[in-house]
Amino acid sequence: MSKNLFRDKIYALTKQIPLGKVATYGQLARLAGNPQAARAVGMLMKMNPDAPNTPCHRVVAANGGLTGYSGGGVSTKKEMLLSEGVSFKGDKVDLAISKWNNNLERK
DNA sequence: AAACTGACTTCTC
DNA sequence: GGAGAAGCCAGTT
Repeated sequence: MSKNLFRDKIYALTKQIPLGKVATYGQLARLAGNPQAARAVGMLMKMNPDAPNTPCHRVVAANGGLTGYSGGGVSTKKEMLLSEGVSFKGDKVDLAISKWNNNLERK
């Protein structure tokens, strides 16, 4: 049911994130149609109604830094990403390698 | 219905 | 390069 545009779109995109890669809130917001809705994206991740279906842990900040995580904390999130094969740059994700659609988006 | 909050982004100093 | 401030969106209460 497409009653909630952004919500549905954001969740759909989040589910489409390939394993081993991560997307930024701004990127999902942009794909959803609102590049300024990055905040809303994060909020939806926090809600995460489709928890097992919505890999919110694959969503990171624009600078690659991990942010809160409703599943235990950024620590858990980092471990999960590392477990998925995401490249980390210290305490941040190496967007240069593990960012989703890093070669196409950002026109 | 209105107001506040929030897992963001981007600019400027 | 690091720190601070402003702006925008959607959802929740």
